[in-house]
Amino acid sequence: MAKSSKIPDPTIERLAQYSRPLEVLLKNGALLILSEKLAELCGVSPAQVRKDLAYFGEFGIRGVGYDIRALLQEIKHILATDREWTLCIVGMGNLGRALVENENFQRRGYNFVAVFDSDPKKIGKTLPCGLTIEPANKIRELIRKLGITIGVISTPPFEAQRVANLLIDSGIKAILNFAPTRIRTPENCAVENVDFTVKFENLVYHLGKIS
Amino acid sequence: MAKSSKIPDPTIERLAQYSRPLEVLLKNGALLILSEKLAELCGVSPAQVRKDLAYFGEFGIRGVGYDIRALLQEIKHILATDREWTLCIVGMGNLGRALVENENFQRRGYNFVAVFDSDPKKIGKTLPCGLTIEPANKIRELIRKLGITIGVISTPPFEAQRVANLLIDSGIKAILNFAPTRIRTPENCAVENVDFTVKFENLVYHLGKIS
DNA sequence: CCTATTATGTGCATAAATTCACAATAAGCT
DNA sequence: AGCTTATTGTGAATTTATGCACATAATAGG
Repeated sequence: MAKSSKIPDPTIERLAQYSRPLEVLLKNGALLILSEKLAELCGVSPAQVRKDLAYFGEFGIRGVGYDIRALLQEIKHILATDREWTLCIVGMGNLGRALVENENFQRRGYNFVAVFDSDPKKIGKTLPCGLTIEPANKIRELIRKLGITIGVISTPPFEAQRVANLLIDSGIKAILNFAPTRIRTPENCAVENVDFTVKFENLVYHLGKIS
Repeated sequence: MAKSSKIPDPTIERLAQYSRPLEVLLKNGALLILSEKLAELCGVSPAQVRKDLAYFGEFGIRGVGYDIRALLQEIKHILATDREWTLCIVGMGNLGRALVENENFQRRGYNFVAVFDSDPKKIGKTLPCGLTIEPANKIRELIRKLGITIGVISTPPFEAQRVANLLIDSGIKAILNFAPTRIRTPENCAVENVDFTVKFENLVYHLGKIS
């Protein structure tokens, strides 16, 4: 069974990546997959795939491969993506709106149930998805009432930490931050920072070395 | 001077992160920063900051710290973000539009000069930023004519690889992919994949361990 | 001009992550 | 049943990345 030793962080990241092609394969009716094939689809080594999975149990059949449906289910269970999660988002700029309307989230069980902004011109407007933009001073109340556990921040950078504090104070246990600034959270609140511009700079660094 | 040994990938990623608080500090009129302070602002160790910088030269003054303006300039030069870059984006859904309008990019010298989509209903429309949505069959022509070096993909996942091939074929040397699928590129074309849903799954994994 | 103080730069030790290489085991075939 | 083939699961070796601890160098103050 599952080993209780500490799981490397990169392993968790990769598990999520493995699930993408597996979903496609399952939909296409494939039944089996080899570590070698999955590795190739995800750009990692076959040994890496096997080791990542082995942290959590023995999901394969030696000499045969992995049952796609069963493997996907195991991964979803490990990642806890086999449940529904309720989220809110703060900051209804272009990015915030794009995130709320993005169907990839709904499809994976991430349900936005409240959206906030502090701009009076935006408050009260109803979005195509059906949600109405609420004022920031209702954050606390709605998080509690709707049992929201995950918060998304898509405000300008200078407001991000303040919003984060408010979310944490209201009982949020995980934050996804799209503002291009690092935010701090206490031990009991997980945070992931997604900074596009950093990705650009990675690219440009490699470009710069060539041209 | 700069050491020619191989630079760790995480170092490049962190250099970009260092530049964020440095820009803010510079704007606020601060002159000096210690590795300890910068480390704290970025959530890494002071030794890490010094080592990262030391890969490229000696930018600090012993006993004193780092001159913020000079350091920022050095980092930008290393990352090649001290030049202007021209980009195009393919896939004008909600996310694509949010990216094009995002002022963080313009401000950092990433200039979108062409946007594409294959949906006839979208083609020909002009966006608030002034660009007109072009049909996919003009990708090759416009990339060459405008000297575009970086391509952004924000199409649905099943189209992403096809679009990538088209971009590569037209001479693009770097791709930022927002579609939740891995795309492949040849050696001479760098690629960064940004998959939000993977980040969600990281968060949820940690949440799942608690509740 | 010398000494005390401070914070960088770096060789070395440690820790983390990846890959290798092979034992273990399941299935198919005779 | 026994033998062959194929692919997983995993301990050990390797590679990569991080942290430590101190030598180095710059400044300030007497």
